Amino acid sequence: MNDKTEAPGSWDYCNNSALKRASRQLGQLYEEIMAPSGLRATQYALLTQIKLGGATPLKTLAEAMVMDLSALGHTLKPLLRDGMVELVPDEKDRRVKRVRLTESGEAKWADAQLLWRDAQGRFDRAFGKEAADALRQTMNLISSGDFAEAFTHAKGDVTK
Amino acid sequence: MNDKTEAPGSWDYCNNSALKRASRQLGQLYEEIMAPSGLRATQYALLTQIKLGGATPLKTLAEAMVMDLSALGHTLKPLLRDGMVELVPDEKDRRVKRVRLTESGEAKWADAQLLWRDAQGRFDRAFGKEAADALRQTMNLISSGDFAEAFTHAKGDVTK
DNA sequence: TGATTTTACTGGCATATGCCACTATATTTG
DNA sequence: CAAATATAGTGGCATATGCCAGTAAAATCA
Repeated sequence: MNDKTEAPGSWDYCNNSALKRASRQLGQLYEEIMAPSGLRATQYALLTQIKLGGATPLKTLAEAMVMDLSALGHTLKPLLRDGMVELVPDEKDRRVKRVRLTESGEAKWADAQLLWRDAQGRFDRAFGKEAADALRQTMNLISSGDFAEAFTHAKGDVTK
Repeated sequence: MNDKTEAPGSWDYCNNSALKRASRQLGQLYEEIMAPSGLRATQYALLTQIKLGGATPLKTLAEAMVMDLSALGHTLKPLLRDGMVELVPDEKDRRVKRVRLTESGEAKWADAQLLWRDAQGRFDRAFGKEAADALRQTMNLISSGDFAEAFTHAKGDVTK
């Protein structure tokens, strides 16, 4: 008799664990659908963001993705290597490099976009479209600088 | 004039991107508070789970964490190296290895737990305790096998 | 019971992320 | 303007995760 009755886990108490676990699960689900495109879910998200923002400075992109600048750099490597994106120096400020989609990148994105719609559609059906909209809003709140601010300034442990 | 007006991003449309981004942000916030303990948030979550479940087979732990078995193995390496946990062979089934906390691990966990309470307290204050409870429930739903089932069997793209 | 299949783990390889140190530019100051 | 400081990226190192190809041991089948 395997404990099908789901023993309690850290995710029942810890907000961070719960979010991470759900993120892994959802990532797997999207990833599985997107696989045929040859793009990882994160890469697709990155391409989408670059497509939306045009030639974007790395710093700006990193902030938008709520990602460390160096992490962004690392994550872009495979995409650069595969010619999906390219870096162009900013003319005004020579410290700045902007990322933009190449033609290959645009094409690949268009392909992947079809698969993404599939995954997104499945989520909306399984979770409910309204609920999904609300979920994204909640996630975006947590991702906001205002929230980080509130978290950081909140007094912590209030046990007892 | 920097576009403070937050241009739209993939997270406004994609559930997965939104969840990942929030997960990165929240991870950073918890991580910053937990840092003094010398444990990463994920490691703390793992220790907590092992503490809750006792000597647990790797497979079982991986499933509970919604994590790939090999990923779990990799993630456990630093904790094994630092003597926080140890592997003990299962007596009945020689294929199985169980993980359990060492004394050091128990002690470290107790330390980290104080910091975790701080982070958790901040979240509850910034986000609202009720809302946090609901959030965890939602995350646990997404992490459930039932949800994966529903997602997988749902027809995807319905772009007409 | 011996061959086949399934199950639990390990190790190698690749991407995802973060921190820190260092370099090249800008910007601010004295 | 020259020196000090701040900003944008890069590269190295470490953890987080996943996939795939073994390996060993248990369960099933013929």
